[in-house]
Amino acid sequence: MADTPRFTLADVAAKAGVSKMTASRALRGAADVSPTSGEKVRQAARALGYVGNHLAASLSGRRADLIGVVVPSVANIVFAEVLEGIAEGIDKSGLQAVFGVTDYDPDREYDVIRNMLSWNPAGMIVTGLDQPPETRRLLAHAGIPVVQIMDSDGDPIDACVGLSHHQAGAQMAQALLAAGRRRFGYIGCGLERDTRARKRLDGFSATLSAQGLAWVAIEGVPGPSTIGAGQSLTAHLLRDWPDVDCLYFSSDDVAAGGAFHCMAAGIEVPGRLMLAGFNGLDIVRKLPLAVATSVTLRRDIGRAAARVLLADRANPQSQAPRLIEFIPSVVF
Amino acid sequence: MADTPRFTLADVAAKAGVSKMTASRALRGAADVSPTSGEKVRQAARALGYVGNHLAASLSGRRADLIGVVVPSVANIVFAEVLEGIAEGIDKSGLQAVFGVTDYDPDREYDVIRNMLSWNPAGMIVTGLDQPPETRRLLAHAGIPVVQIMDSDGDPIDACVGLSHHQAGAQMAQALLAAGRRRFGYIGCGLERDTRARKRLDGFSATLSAQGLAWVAIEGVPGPSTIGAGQSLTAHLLRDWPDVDCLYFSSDDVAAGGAFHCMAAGIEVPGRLMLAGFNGLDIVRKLPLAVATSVTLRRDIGRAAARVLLADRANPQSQAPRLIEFIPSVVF
DNA sequence: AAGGTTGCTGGTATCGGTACCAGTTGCCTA
DNA sequence: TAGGCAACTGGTACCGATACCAGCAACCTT
Repeated sequence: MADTPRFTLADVAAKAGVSKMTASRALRGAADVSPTSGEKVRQAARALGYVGNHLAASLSGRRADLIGVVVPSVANIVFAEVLEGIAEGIDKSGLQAVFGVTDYDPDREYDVIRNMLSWNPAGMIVTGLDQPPETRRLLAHAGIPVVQIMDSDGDPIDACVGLSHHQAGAQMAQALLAAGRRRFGYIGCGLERDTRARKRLDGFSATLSAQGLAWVAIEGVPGPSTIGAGQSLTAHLLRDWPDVDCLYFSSDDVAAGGAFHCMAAGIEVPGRLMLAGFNGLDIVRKLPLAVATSVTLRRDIGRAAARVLLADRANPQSQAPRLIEFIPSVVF
Repeated sequence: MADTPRFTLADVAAKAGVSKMTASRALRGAADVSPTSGEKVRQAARALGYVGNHLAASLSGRRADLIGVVVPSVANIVFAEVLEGIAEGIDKSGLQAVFGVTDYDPDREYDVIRNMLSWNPAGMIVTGLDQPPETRRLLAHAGIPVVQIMDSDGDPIDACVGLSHHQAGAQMAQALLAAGRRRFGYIGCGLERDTRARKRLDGFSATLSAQGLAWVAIEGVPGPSTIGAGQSLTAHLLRDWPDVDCLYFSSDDVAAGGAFHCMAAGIEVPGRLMLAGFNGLDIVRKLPLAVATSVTLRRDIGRAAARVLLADRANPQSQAPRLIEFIPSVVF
C-alpha cells in the first residue's frame, strides 16, 4: 500500500527524453513514432511501472472504452452466462464491461442506467424491451449504440438481440399438446416483475385458448426463481389438483424443484406427469428424468450483442443488423 | 440516437444563472449553497436532462468512485453470488463495481488487474491469495485498499475476507469418517487451475493420512465444473472401483452430477454410497437425496469485502479488520 | 463603530491525458 | 542546389469536472 503518487505520462516522457505527445503516441502504438523513441518510451514505461490513466484518456478522447451492461440479476445463472458471452465478445477489443444490477426494479434500472451513462460509455447493453418511457428517452438521447437483449417482443430503441418469449411459450404449448397433454398447470415465480416470464405465459395461454383449452391451475409466488419455491409450489398444486397431466414452469430452476418433488413423491415423470421449464439449463437437461425445456442460446446472445457494439464502434455509419433473433429449440 | 453533444455543467450553470462552481456544489448536495440557487440549479439540470460526467469528476477529484472486482468466472453461480453480495454491500454508497473475468488464467488476471487500475479505482476486490509476485506487486503499489476474497490460506496483500479451504476439506473428511466411511474416492474438475479446490483436496487428504487411510481412487478432468462432468466421472470411477463407500467432489455442481448418476443407476445414497460436495448450493441441498456439503457464505463474503472497502474509504487511517473468516458448516 | 464571523459565490488552476496544428529534420526529386 | 515531401516531434488548447482561495455581503460581537 505504498502511497507514492502514481507515475504519469510526463514522468515517462521525461525519463525517455521525449515530449508527452511522443510518449503518448508510442504507448498507444500509433504510427509516426520512430522505432528509436518508441523503444525508449516503452522501456521507460516499463522501468517506472507506468500504468496509465483511462480516466484522463477517455475524458480527452471524448469517449470511454467502456460498455455498460444492465441486467436484472447476476445470481441468476442465465444472466451470468449472458455476461460471459459479452465478456467473450469484447475480448481483445480493448473494451471493458461495467455491470449494473437492477433487481427487476424499474426505478433502480433508471438510476443504474443514468449512472452508467455518466461514464461516457461507448455503448450500452440492457436487458429487455420494456423500459418505462423516461428510461427509453435517456438511452435514446445518449448518442451511443444501445442493444437491448433477451427479448424481441416489442419495439427496440436501437438494436435488439434476443428471442420472442411469447413465441417460446406458444411453441412449448404446441409441443406438449402434440405429446398428448390436456390438463395443464402453471407454476411461476416473480411474474409481477419478470415481464419475459409473463410473455411466455401469455404465449402458452394463447395457444391453449386456440385449442379451446384453459389452465387447470396457476400457482405463483413473488420473489426469485428457486428450486425450493418450485418444490413447494409443485407439492401444493398437485395436492389441490391431482389430475393435471402437465406442469409448465416459469423457468428451469423452478422446474428442477418440481422434478425434485416428483422424485421424492414417487410421481412418474413424464408418463403420469410431464414437466416443462425454460432456458435449457444443465440442471434440467442432465436430470435423470425427462423434463422438457426451451434451450436458449444465452452465451450467443451476449456475444452477438457485444459484436453489434463493436461493429458500430468500428464504423458508426454502417449500422450492423439491428435485430438478431436466436430462436430456442424445445427438447425433452 | 440523437447525436447532440451532451449538456455539461456549464450549460446547467448558465441556465440557472450561476457559476459552474455553484452548480457543481448544488448537484453534489454539498453545503454552502443557498436554498434559492440550489433549487434553481436542480431545476435547470432536470430541464436539460443533465447527466453529468464521472470521467471528469473523477479525474478532477483524483479518485474514482469505482471498485474493481476480479473473479475467475461469472458463469459459476458461486462467484455470481459473491458479486451480488458486493453489489448489495456498495448499494447507496455511490460506488460502482467494475467486473473483470480471468478465466482462471494468471496472465489474464494480471492484464485485467492492470487495466482496472488504470481507471483509478477506489479499491480492488480480487479472488484468491495465490497471485504471482508481479501481480501482487502491482496491487501492493497501487496505493488503494485491496481485499482478497474466498480464501484465507496464505498471505494477504492487504485485507482478506474468506475461508480456509484446507480446513474445509479436513472438516468434511472428519464428518465423513465420523459417519463411518473408509473407502474414499475423489472426483474433481479443473484442479490444475482452481487452487482453492486443490487446497480442499489437500486438507481432506491430510486428514485421511492422519487416520492411516488413503484415497481409493482419484478422478479428474481439466475444464469447468459441470453436472455433466460429475455424471460421467462418477460412472467411470464406480465402474473401476465399485467398492468405494464415499465420494468427495471438488464442488457441488460436480456432486449434483454424481447424485444424478446414482439416481439413474439406482445406487442407494447415502446408505450404500455417501456423496459430498462443496458450497452448499441449492441444487445439492434440495436434492431428494442426502448429499453432504460445506455451506459457504458467499453473499456474506461479498458484502463483507465491500464493507471493508467502504470503511477504508470513509477513514483511510482506521484500517478496519484486515482478516475476516466465514467458516463453512457441514450439512447432510 | 471597528473588527470578526458566517454564508454564499465565483475565478483560476489543475487532474492526466489526446487532438490539432505547426515546426524541424533529412532525403528525394527535378 | 532548391524545392517538395514524408517522417517525426513538440507546443498549446482543450475535455468537464473539482479544489482551493479570494471576495463580498450581512450579521454578530464587544
